[in-house]
Amino acid sequence: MQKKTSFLIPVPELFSFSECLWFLNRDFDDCMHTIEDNTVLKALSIDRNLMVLSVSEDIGQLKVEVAYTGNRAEVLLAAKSYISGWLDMERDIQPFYTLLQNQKKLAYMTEAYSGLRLIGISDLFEALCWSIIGQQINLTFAYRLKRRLVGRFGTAIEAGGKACFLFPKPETLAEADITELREMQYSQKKAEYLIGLAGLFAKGEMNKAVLENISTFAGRQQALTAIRGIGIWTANYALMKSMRMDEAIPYGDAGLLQALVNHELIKDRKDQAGIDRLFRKFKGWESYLVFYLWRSLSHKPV
DNA sequence: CTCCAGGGTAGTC
DNA sequence: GACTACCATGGA
Repeated sequence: MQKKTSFLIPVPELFSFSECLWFLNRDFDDCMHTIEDNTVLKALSIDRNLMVLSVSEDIGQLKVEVAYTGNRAEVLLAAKSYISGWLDMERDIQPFYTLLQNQKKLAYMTEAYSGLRLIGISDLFEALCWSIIGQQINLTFAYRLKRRLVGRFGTAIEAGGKACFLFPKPETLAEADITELREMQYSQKKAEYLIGLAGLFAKGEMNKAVLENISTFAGRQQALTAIRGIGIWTANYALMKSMRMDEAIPYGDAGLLQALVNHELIKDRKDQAGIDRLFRKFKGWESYLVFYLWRSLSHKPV
């Protein structure tokens, strides 16, 4: 990683790097990036180019420094495209803010979380693994499980004295031993789900292109839920975070329901009619609403 | 000790 | 299609 380059990305309207950074850094210990001094470090492997991005803010622009191996032109292109997609920088979110302002109980979000973007997980395999790991356990534990998996099967890359990790490759995880995952405190079922999923990706039976070739939202949901361990919640989570499908709502999500109750938007967790009524008002921005409601679960430090 | 956490599956009716 | 038991494990 001797080679270095850097560039700037102009920041769009209603974009706040510090809000995005805060979400990335909230209360948890995510092993897929490192944050220090208002700078986020992230390792990537794109088309055989290896890179570590260092992203910070510099007077209305994002300053991106890249340490890499590989082709410079390809790295620049890939890095720009990755960050823009990761932080959802090319979307005009004003229409969403207008919808929020029409809701008495949610209008405060346009000020409180102003400029927060839906942080994505570009790698579909990673997004699916992460959502399987997170099923039915608290997030603190889920992040710990992910860290163990990535530490054991992922690739560590040194950057500025800090270790950044690439998520494990499907081929690697497909060969993993269930007992080894059990020792990392994965349940028997989750170990089976993850290794099975890795096998599908390794064989090319599932990947982003496969989903992109399916034209309808429902069709993509079906393709995902056909996989063992992936139910409707996991499918929608991945469609939201990786495929960036605006209409994806992770129904039944414990955090989402909690946030809806907190805001007194529904009577109780079973009030599906109330949930539908609300989301109907956010056509095209459903996933953004979910994301902002998740954001509301972690209160801002003073 | 109990209840819950950013669920899913398999079985039953 | 809806309801139910069961899975598994740490946190509060």
